[in-house]
Amino acid sequence: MSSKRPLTLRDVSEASGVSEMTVSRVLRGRGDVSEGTRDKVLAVAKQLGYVPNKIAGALASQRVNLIAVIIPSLSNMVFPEVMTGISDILDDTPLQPVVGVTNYLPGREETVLYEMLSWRPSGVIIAGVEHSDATRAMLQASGIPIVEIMDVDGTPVDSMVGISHRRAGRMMAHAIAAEGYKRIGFMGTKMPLDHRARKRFEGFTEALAKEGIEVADQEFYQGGSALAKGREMTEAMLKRTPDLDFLYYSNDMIGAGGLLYLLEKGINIPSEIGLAGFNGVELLQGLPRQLATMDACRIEIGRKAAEIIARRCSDDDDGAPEMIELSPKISFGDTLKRG
Amino acid sequence: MSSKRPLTLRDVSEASGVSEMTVSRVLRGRGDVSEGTRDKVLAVAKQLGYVPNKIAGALASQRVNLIAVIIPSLSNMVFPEVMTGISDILDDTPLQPVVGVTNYLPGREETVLYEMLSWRPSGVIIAGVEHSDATRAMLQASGIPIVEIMDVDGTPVDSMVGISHRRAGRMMAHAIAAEGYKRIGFMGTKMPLDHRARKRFEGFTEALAKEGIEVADQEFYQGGSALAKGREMTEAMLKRTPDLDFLYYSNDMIGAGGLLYLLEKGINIPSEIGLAGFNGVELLQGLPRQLATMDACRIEIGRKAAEIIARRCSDDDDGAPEMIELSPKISFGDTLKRG
DNA sequence: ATGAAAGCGCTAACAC
DNA sequence: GTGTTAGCGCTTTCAT
Repeated sequence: MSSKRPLTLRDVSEASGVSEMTVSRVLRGRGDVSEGTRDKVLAVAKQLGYVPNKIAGALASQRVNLIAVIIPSLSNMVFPEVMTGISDILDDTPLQPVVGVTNYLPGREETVLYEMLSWRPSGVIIAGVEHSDATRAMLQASGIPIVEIMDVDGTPVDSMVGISHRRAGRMMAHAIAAEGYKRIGFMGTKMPLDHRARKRFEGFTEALAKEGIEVADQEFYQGGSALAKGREMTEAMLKRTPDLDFLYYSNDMIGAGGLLYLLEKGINIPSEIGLAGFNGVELLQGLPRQLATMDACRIEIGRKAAEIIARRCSDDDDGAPEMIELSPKISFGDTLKRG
Repeated sequence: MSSKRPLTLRDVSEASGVSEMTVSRVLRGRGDVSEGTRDKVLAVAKQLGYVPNKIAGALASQRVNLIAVIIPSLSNMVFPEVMTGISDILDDTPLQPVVGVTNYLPGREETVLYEMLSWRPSGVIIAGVEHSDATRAMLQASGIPIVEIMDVDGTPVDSMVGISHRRAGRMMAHAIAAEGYKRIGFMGTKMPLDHRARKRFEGFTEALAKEGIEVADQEFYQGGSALAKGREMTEAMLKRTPDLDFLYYSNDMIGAGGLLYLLEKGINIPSEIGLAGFNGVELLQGLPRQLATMDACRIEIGRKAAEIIARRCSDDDDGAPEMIELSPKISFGDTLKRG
């Protein structure tokens, strides 16, 4: 049943009495092959259950239609969404995404990239713009198109698609200050792990400072269920600093946890306390109140990145790097006063 | 900066004055190489920025240390968790997982598998036991170890690791009936898309029938935000069938939506209405009440599957297929009466 | 429209 | 310890 040796082109060639070369042409739909031989070859290949060996094909043709996609995590719903955008576009090309996960560790990013490059992909899409020197060197030396995604606050190796998280933080700060909130608390992930969250925080505090406001309290977490963490941190923070009138969360999950907690406590939102998160995750739709948030343009980032890669991998390419900054929009929901 | 032609072993060989073969040995840490040449080669390779070509290596050695992992989706948190289990184990081996996503479409499953097999992976881990004939044929003919995961209600091609969803449905039915609930509503995904949800439902209704209970109302959804859907469906169902005293959801996300809705309405849980979901997702930890649920053993399934694959890929393998049925446990939480 | 020869970059197997 | 020789299974190129 399960033959030990996988079938080769040669097997199909012999079984059909057609040269390997012609079989190869048929199977790839290349060049002129008479209808007759075509059908015969196809029939034999199918009957035998032949599966082409891409290893050999890739080596011979020096072409590998794989795009390495390197992301920090799959558990954060942000990245599956980016993948969706990438697949949307690549599905119409011969290119295929292959995912590598770094767990936010620069060391793993390095190994994962090295591993992927050793398969000689046609391009790389990689999250973030901060990488170790070794990683940057490898990207640079690879000679293939690179697109750094999610974040545009930095200098790309090649192309770049994302939003400015610093600006996103500033925008939210302005929206909050404009509504007259003054005593502001911040909750988020431990910074060294997440550059984009850090930049949002920096932009946020910086813009508040210009309005003469300082973040009154802040807390950072790591690991665990984000929803539960949001609940716990919110409780702890309000116990510590009861006069806060706004809570800014670095992601929607902890924001949702905080929202649920405050609703239970019967606290009036947004008049007593306003809330905002970040990401625009689908989850929020089912919450009792719509959390104010900002869309990080995740699917669009995936699409644009894939489009750049597809163009750069095509024959007629000018080879020019592209830089695309998308604009996140605030949605006020029910947790941020308006007007 | 970005040289057009990638470096080859030969380049390293020439630059270091050592034969290609010895360079190859050094880079793979194989055979005896004198300390001196070792260091020299390593230095040169690093300095040049050489990245080995696995395509060529794989073709020559007839060995590809890739494990194809084929799953329906990345958006359903279940699968990233299975991936975590798989990575946990494979990280200690030379094997690497490569993910393919089918979007629950048998047709895509077929293409994805074909594509992956064409890279001649060392093994396949694939979700579910229902596959098209073509898919089964390919798996069979591949001659490599196959592990079907998540579900044990069916006949595997080779090895199998999972839980019995039918039994899981029955267990929940018994737990519910034991507490005296009688008017039971069911909400879940549209069945043809999700065999495991279907089996749980079948086991559930079957076990209830034995207790003389019939499902009083049911509704199925497709697409959209699960949390929001749970909310909407719950509202609609209670409007339609107000005397229900228990709601069984085919996943925790819609269950959570229902829970939030009922809490808002001020309905007493679990005395007025009991609730249960399925999966034991981390998200639930942050909810105001703990939803009753069942752990689907996702990480453990990933681990066990990877262990089987690792063993089967090792030299000393008896080649015997393994079948492992894990036992999901009910957690009653706060939404299912007890005793 | 089809075939023959050469070789992609590496490693297994065997010398030395 | 190190080098040499043959391929791995395809595709490219050029001939017919």
